[in-house]
Amino acid sequence: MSNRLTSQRTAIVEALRNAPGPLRPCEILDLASARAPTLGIATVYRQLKRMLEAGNVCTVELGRQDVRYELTDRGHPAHHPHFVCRNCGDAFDVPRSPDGIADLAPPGFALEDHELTLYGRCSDCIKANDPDAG
Amino acid sequence: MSNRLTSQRTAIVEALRNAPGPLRPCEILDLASARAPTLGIATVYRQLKRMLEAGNVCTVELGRQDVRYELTDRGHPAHHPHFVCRNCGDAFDVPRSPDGIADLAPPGFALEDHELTLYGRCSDCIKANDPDAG
DNA sequence: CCTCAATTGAGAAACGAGTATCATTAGTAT
DNA sequence: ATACTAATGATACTCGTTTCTCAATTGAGG
Repeated sequence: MSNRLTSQRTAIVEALRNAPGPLRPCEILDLASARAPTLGIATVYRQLKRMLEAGNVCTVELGRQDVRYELTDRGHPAHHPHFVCRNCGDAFDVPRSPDGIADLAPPGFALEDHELTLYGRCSDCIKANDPDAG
Repeated sequence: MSNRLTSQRTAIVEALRNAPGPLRPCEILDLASARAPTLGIATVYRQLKRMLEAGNVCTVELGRQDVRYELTDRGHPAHHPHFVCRNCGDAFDVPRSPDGIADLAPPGFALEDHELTLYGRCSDCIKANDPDAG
């Protein structure tokens, strides 16, 4: 009854699966619209909410009003770093975090989790030397 | 002519100086109101904007609709990590980042900067075992 | 002290992410 | 194939953050 296999859901999952890193809801809408042309933003949010509750996706908060989503089953540890290109804005997965993070918490503080974001330029933007390549 | 030394500006700077980490605009308003009782939120935003342009403060983006500000001259490297308490929500400075971050960028990518945020419980919340100590 | 422009405070307005509404569409079980 | 109900799409709405407006205030220099 719940979680029917709709073409919209498939399109959203495929968009996330084919991405090099976490996507914004509006990016998901753009990418998934190729497979599901009638897709609307409300459905993107609804599916993401369901997938979050089911544990199929997780959120990556990269800044003010910049929450992105990625599939949890991507072969990376739960809270791996991300690289954000300052030129095109795309986010890319980075496989693992450096050692020593556990030692950084101040004395008496309990570390539960961490988020590491790298900023710079992705290889495509560097190659193109283009102020708007992706 | 520009950047007059007003009591409001002084109160805002003092609030930032006495904080253990970056503050939200509304937190700055609360803290600085002790020194400048008539202070309004618009003035907080205006002063932060001026201080940003002057390079006196920098932003720390900790998530969706959670931008905090801290003085740049605090004895820490420019982009040191922060510890965010999941219980009280306060943010604390962490002196330095672990080694090896420069090696994490994917091949062909140019690393310019990074942001590392630790999540857990601050010592006050742990001591109090209180669901809302700060 | 006086002048003048920068600054302020209160509230309105803009803004953007996310949610709710509701008639319509379309999976799924039988 | 049919019926039932979850899911969808368009859009209005919510809600917190940030900016704008404008009259009143207040530093700073003369």
